[in-house]
Amino acid sequence: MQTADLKMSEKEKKILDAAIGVISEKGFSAASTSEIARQAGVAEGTIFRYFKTKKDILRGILMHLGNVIAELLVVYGLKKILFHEGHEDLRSGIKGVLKDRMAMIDAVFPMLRIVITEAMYHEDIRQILYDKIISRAVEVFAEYHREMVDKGLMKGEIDAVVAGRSILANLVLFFVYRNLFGPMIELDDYDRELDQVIDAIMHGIAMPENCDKK
Amino acid sequence: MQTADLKMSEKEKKILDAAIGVISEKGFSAASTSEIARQAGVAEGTIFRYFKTKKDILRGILMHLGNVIAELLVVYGLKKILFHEGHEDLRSGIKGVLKDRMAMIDAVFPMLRIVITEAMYHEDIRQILYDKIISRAVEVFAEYHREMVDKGLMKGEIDAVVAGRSILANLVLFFVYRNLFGPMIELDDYDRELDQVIDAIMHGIAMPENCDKK
DNA sequence: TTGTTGAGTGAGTAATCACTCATTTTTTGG
DNA sequence: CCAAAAAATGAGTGATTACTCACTCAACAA
Repeated sequence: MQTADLKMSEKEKKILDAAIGVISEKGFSAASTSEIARQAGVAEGTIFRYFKTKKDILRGILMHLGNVIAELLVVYGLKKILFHEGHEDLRSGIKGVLKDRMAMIDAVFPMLRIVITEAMYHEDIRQILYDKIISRAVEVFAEYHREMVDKGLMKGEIDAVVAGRSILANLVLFFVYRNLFGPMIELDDYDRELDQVIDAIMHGIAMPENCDKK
Repeated sequence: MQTADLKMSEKEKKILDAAIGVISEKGFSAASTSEIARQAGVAEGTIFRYFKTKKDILRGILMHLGNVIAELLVVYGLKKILFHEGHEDLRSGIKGVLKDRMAMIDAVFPMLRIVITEAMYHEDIRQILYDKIISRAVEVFAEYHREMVDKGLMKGEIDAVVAGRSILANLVLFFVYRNLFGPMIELDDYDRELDQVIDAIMHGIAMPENCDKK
């Protein structure tokens, strides 16, 4: 995963990339500016020309994730997959999203890990995360949800937020289970498990009680 | 949330409680042993009589969560609620679990935050987490799942792991959304939203396509 | 009383931290 | 080609870190 913001010098990119690598490995507090500098191939002083404080590096990573990735991950990606790729029915739409998002998460995992960790501890980071990514994602999904409800493919009684969260939630835990706890579990076949996850998202884990609408 | 393991001196308990508080506030690396000592009301040297290194304090917290809380949180609680409290039908069973677990998560959130954060970065912590808590939770839920499938209340096609994960996933994101991002969102009515979450878990977010079994 | 023990202490230690700044190197404009 | 400006450097700074250890002192036994 490369950083590639527009107004950014070569050195700044190198520093940010190195920072993402080091911080994602050891956590923000345990990552030292000296190691980031070494990893980036610059002097320690150079870091502080581009980022006034260490915390500003973190903000830089957040902004980067917000600006570049969110655009790719949320707006462009979701819209394209949900609306324009010939997935008319809900199931293949969701399956497309999940598979695509799964690969995405893999690619941006270092950055995500940093942001998620820091968001758990600092309200200001949470606020940026919400403004830059979550609110936009909710917006896009709400549009999709409205459309699906109109088509009679999704339940109107369940709000967009809850529905979207259900998809995200299952996706995240699926990822965590496989990628973080994978080594200590004998894993099921990937596609089979993903199909079950989609079933759970779409139709739930309970037996359908009856067929007449309540 | 008090620590209360059996073989533990008064001082050790105080240190562990203080450590949970401080580490949960600032994260493991940013938490200093000097502050933990101050918070516990002991000398800094005393800490190292009970815990050889700072990382041993973390292990102490993990063990504490594993031994004392996991029993309460997962095994005892789940079994009681799922099997013995007159919730014969699936819906009220799940609702009971969710509400109960929600309050629990609130209570042990400081400890959970520490463990989750460190588990994201360290395989050894993840291994302990899996052995002490996750594997046990999976075991208990699998038993419940089998019973529910036999009764015709839960789908047999969806594995216990996927089903359990779906419940946990929705629960976790519901909690995160409300407790971490709550301040920056105008929140829906709690019970109404919880009902929707349960609906999503039980019957999914898609419209049921047809009524004949495939 | 005297001697022994061990929990508890807190000043001390070397290492490391984020950050600064005087200096050097590179780039730029005429 | 040169001087001015900008960028990059890395030794240096005070603060802080996890951890040590010589010590205190209350409790108990002889």
